[in-house]
Amino acid sequence: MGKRRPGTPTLEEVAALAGVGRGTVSRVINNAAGVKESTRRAVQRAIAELGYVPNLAARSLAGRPADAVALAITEKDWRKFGEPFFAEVVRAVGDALADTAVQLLVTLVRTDAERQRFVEYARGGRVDGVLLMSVHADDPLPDMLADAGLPTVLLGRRSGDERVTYVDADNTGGAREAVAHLLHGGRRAIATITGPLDMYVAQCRLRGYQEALERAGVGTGASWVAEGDFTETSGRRAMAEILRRHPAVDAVLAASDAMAAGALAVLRAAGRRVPEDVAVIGFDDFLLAQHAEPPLTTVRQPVEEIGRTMVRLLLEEMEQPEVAWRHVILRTRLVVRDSA
Amino acid sequence: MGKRRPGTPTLEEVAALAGVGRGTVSRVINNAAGVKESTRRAVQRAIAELGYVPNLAARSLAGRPADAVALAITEKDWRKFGEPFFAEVVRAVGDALADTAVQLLVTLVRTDAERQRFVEYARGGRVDGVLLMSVHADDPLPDMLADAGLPTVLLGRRSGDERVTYVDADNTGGAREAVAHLLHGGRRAIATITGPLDMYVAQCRLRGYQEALERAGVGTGASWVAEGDFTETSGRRAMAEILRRHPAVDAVLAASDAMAAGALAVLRAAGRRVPEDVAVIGFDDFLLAQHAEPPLTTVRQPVEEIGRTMVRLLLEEMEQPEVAWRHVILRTRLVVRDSA
DNA sequence: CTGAAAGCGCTAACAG
DNA sequence: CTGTTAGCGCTTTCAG
Repeated sequence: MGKRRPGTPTLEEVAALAGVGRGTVSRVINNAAGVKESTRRAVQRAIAELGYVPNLAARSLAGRPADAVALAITEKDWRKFGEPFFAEVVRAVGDALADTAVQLLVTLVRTDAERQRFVEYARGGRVDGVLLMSVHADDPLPDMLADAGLPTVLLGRRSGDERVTYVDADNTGGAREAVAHLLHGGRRAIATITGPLDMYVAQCRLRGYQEALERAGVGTGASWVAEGDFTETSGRRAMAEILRRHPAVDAVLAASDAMAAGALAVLRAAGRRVPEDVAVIGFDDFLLAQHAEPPLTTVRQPVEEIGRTMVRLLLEEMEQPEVAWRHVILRTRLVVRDSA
Repeated sequence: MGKRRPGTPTLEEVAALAGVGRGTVSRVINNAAGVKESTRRAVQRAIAELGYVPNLAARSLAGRPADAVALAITEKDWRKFGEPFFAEVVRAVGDALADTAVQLLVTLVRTDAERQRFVEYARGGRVDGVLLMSVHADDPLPDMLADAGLPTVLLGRRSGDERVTYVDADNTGGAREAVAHLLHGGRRAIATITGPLDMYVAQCRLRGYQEALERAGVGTGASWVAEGDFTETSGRRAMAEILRRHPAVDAVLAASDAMAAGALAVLRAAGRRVPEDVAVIGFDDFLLAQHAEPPLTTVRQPVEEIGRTMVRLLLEEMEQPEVAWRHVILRTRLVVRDSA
């Protein structure tokens, strides 16, 4: 038998106080049409007097949506949570849900145990849908959720033929455009600092870099590529390695803003002038803007639109369970700020 | 009448398949004692076969806890969410809950509408308790939750006589100790960059600064104090102002790590050597450590312990609804890294 | 327009 | 040890 938290009035008590039936109270709190204005008012007075708040468990048991969606951040290395991109996405998604009754719940999924717990939570019916970000290629979570029939939208994808609805930026195109810009500016010794290559987003940005060089007939090779993990520290390490291998490097494409910042610091410490001696292009510029670094050219991702689009797709799937997944790829924008 | 998401088996179907009663299945999934081993196995097989997952709404309606707690971040200015301290706290709380069945839900509460929505969510019975961080002095949320009988624990407090359970660091003592250290090192022209003074934590750190100077009989005044908002940008602005007012400043206590970083940058740009000419002390060192700045002396907050303690207090209040609130104030630690 | 009643899936007490 | 039963609070027909 269920026991109630004391002092939590029920719909039935409201009905009694207002002198109406339970159904009527239900109609009032759900803004259903077809209730006489005077009755509605009486009910509302009773609700206010008792400080009544609907029991959400009962409501969703009775078939109503949970009015909540989860944004799961699946990242073993939790340090990355502090990175501006994550915060920006959370903010963008929050904004997109601001005018709805849907509560956003951000959850961390770091370990297998947490993954398990989260799946039970989500499948248990406490959320109507799930947004996922920072998915690695081997993450089974999206499938677990989608297979359970839960509306699921990914930020980014795990591979070229993702079988779950996702929103992604045109990473290949963005990287290609950036490198084309460097080539156009006369640079020829162009290196790149990639993200973790078990993430598709990192593979795409690397591919864009390679394609641009190939198209221009400029040679490249593994020695011009250094792998990082999106963090500033890894950017420093990678930049140092590139400098060792190619002292004559004259441009660097970093797959993240933080890594660009790291590269910048190492180049300066090595006495290189940026962008005169070496041009640096990163993705986004949260960090650099925050630190008031001199404005660098960047590949800007449409974060606002990513958030809005993810929410739109999720709400649509919640309305009408789609049979097919949908894929949206948003264009990036090269923001040129230095001509050197 | 409730409609089910298709393909979601119920406990009843499991019972039917296993050839037992519903009660028995319930016992098995709740690991209750008193079930014959063979029966248990049969039930588990049925569960696996059907891919059964308990409906959490039904479970909590039947009186079981929701097995979820919310960590609400009440901050109008969402940029701050990206700050390392927030991420660290989220991580610490997550760690403290890692071995439990309790799901952590991080929520943003930025506007009044979001506050309202969150209160309904929490009071609706979807969480067993609430952790709050980044509360400003005039935030009514803690009272709204506590009045509703929801176990609530604050990180920090809104004033000297907070009427809700909280965990705080000894901010006054930490600031006092830091300034005493500076005085001991021979500094006399000591300025401070405070946090937003509508937050008690900022007031305490300012008070500690003032107390230390008074005790030492060193004069001070409003012109040595500049208010920031914990962000790096505000730290820059504040430092510039202090330099203008007191070119001879020889030490600065910044109420946050980010502001210390900002102050550092401005001092260097002004040609000051740190710490030889001017000593800088901040609280924590997430940012500085991340950026591999030269090691500065810092006032370290016990983030891990803060998270652990908050979780412990919350779980205790969930077990046995306390009549009284409890207050825990954790000691900070001065980490001395430069002798200059 | 409104009241009554069935049912959502689960737990816990009570019989056996 | 296990089946049965009575709710938990709400939504939603279905009558009136």
